[in-house]
Amino acid sequence: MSGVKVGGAERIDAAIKDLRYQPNQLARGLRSGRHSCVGVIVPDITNPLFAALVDGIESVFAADNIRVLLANSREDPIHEAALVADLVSRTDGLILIPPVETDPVLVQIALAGVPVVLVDRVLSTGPDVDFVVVDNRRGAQLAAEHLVSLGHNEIATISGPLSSFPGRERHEAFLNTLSDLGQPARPQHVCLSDFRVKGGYTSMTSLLDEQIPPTAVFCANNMMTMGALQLLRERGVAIPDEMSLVGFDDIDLGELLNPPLTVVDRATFTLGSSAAELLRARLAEPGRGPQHLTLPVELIVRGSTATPDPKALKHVHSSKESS
Amino acid sequence: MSGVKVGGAERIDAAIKDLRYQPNQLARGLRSGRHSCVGVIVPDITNPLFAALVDGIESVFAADNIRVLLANSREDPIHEAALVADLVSRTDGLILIPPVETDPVLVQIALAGVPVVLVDRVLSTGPDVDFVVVDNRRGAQLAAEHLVSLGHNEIATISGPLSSFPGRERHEAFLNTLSDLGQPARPQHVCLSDFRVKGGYTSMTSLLDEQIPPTAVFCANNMMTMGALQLLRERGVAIPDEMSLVGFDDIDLGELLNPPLTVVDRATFTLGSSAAELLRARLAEPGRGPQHLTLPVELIVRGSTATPDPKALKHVHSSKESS
DNA sequence: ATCGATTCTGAAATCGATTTCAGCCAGGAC
DNA sequence: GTCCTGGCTGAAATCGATTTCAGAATCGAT
Repeated sequence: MSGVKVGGAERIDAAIKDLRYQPNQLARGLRSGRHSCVGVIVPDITNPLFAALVDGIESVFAADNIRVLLANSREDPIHEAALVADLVSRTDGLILIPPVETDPVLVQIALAGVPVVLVDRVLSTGPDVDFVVVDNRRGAQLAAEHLVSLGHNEIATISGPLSSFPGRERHEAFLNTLSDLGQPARPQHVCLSDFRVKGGYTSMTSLLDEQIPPTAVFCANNMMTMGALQLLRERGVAIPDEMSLVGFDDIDLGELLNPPLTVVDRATFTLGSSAAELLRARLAEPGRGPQHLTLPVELIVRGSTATPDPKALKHVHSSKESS
Repeated sequence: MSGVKVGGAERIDAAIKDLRYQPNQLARGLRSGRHSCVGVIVPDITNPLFAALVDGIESVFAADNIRVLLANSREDPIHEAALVADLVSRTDGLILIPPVETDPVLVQIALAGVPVVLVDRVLSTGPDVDFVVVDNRRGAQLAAEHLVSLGHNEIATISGPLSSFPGRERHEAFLNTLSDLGQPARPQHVCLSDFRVKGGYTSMTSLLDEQIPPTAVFCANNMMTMGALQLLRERGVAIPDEMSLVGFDDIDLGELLNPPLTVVDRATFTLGSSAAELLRARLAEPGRGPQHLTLPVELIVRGSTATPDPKALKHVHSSKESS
């Protein structure tokens, strides 16, 4: 312990510093099987919702000194498969939002025992894995009840793809609630779209061009709401006078829009942090039973919904006929 | 070639399919040194600007079948260093937006010959590397000229940190242009902030509380613009009647806001794709000289800027005194 | 049939760390 | 003084692929 004999450890530390030695994480990971790193795959990096979700995930792992590697599947199952294959080798576990409900690659890696947590969307087949979702049905129900209670009886929906879990849940719950309240939607007022801005835009176009345009529309996600808003602005349709709008998922600046947007909101950051906690727990105890979380939603009533105005409605009709 | 003797290759392919064999990307990368994968580090995943940028990057590498791994440095140089160390081992090259201008880790890896492309921000020290930036000075100049030409003579700026390249460039160019046009900004009207929503919010607060509040404000990035907008909305300040606002970087839905926002815009997607092209070229030819790109900006005049209204100005004063 | 050239095959080296293991040495107990 | 235990050290095995290489097999041409 005296100064005469310098310990090996100190000399190594000094050498590391001197030579600016950076261990190769690949070799380290290959041998030890541990990476101090988790992977996250989102379907659309430009959707602010997923950015907030990732933020929530990072907040958890930052404390553990675990790095988060993010990848974008661009809603493409093929590309996602390549990313999963990559990340499985490089990380200790995965958090992901699968682009499709039947994902053979995911089934396979889940079966192989790779720690996986699903967020927002779940798989319809395959083994039972951890997941965190929100109460999509409740959110759609709140939106429908709100519109009906305002007195609307021509209510439309721009739904997401029925092949996705949230798309189907919101779609069904919205239409069912409408029916239960005695205001079933006309078939022409049911648009099946794709959760994208352009999809919301074109769906709203076709709704406005209907013989009987709706007085209120439910947009099943934030991107489609933005597309719908854009078209309404272009056409000069007044919100909420001529058209009421409820979105699912809040939008950045949603309250600064004219009018501020009525939306079904959910704690996106918490969605991410919950998923991260689930993965962390599974990493610590791989054998535990799968956990399922359903987070609550709430309706935030702002200015984009109102009682339908008969005069305004007529105006929509006349403008259609005069164009 | 006849059916009698089955070639080894086919048998291997069959076995791969049968056993669902997935090669370990780690081992592959370790041995071959090639990863078919590039890393991207952004300072703030929740900033839509960076999401669009990543989208541009992905559009380029998708064609090459090169995966893109994204990481979030959260503006933290320490965390960024860990991410860089990780990604250097795992990828063929890096595209990054450094959180600080003097980044010893970056200098080190650039020196070590790791292919690196900088975007939006550059390093003030270290070796010469590829980078893509926008014409920050020109953008700030356009904003200043626009406000002065409208007749404003109490013009303020909410600038980013001067320790960052775009923060300093925009700040200096804006103030210089103001001086050149004979309308130098009062010292109280120069706010140094942090490129974050909250920073814009508090800066706008202090500007409104000045004895002589400005009639026009330049916000040096999108996040601070959002914060400033939020405060103006809360205080009930009318835009552009009581306050003109020019932002740097467009905002999603910027044209749907009330009023639609006047901004200095840049081709964010192109910023990403250009960086990706630069990295791809360097990967193909590691020895080439460093390339520097400066992309143009343009002023989009929408509704948030107008000629100052003497009546409205007085109203701001009186409201301050009456509160 | 022989030669040369090309392809194919299986074994061994390699990437850069972690992990294991045998061998060595020091200290404490009997 | 001997034996056992514990820690330390350096060498070798390991992770799972790619890459290399020598030797065998195939093919065409003379």
